[in-house]
Amino acid sequence: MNTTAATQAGDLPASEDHNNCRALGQILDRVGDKWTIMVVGVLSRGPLRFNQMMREIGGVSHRMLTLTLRSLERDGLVSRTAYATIPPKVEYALTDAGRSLIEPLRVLSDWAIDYRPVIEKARADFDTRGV
Amino acid sequence: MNTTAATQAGDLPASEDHNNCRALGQILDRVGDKWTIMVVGVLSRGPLRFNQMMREIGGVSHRMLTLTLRSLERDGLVSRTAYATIPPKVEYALTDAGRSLIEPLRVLSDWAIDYRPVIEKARADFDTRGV
DNA sequence: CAGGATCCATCGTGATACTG
DNA sequence: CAGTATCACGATGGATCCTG
Repeated sequence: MNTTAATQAGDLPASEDHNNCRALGQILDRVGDKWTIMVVGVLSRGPLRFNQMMREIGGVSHRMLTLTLRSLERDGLVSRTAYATIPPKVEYALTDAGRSLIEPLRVLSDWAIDYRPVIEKARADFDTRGV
Repeated sequence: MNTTAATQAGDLPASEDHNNCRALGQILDRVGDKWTIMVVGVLSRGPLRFNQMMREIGGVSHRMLTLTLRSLERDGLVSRTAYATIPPKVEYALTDAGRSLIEPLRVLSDWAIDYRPVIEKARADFDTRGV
């Protein structure tokens, strides 16, 4: 992922479009991640505790959920609230910034739902032709 | 991925959402890829040849561009037109499906541009607190 | 010029075990 | 229950060389 600072610094001042593409690329590398989407998805319905989330999402490993949540927390998209009780209880919730991501994601979601059949057909066709 | 309880309460509350999340996750794994975004971005301005694209995007390796384009072609989002001339000439362009992706991507792009400062600040704060 | 094939370093990922 | 640390493996990306 490290595009190396060298690339960034010495790079040509292309069009503005390019900067946008870059920005989008970087942000989307975090936000467009599979588990990130899932997490935002389930949290959009309300706060959840760690293991609840793990069960809800399904298929995510303990480790990846931890990493994803930490990353989201770092980016200020998810808040983490720990209660020093026994047993410990930690609640995760979307922040305002996190909630603002729901809409764009829903747009993309709609697209995905609309075009999934199209894509799957194209894929099948392609593979058939390929054979 | 309904923000609020938009879906009927008594009706498969989680499963539907989950299928959508899954669908979105899968599609986005391809479409949300860094180079995919870049390619759609540059192609949104018009057809391009292979090496042109490589120069335009910048920082993408020969290999990754090939793989990305193949994947996009397979999914029916990009068309590939080869001219049997010498030297060979191959033009890539967005298909209708590919063009339909521009809008959703732009929405996300706008979000990324809006929130990049916020995210970067949150990140800095987080790191500072962490130290 | 387009792009396939190969080699190799790296990183993400899951499984497991351990602490508060 | 929540979270961290370690390890081992497979996937991924980059560089390079080669062909039509």
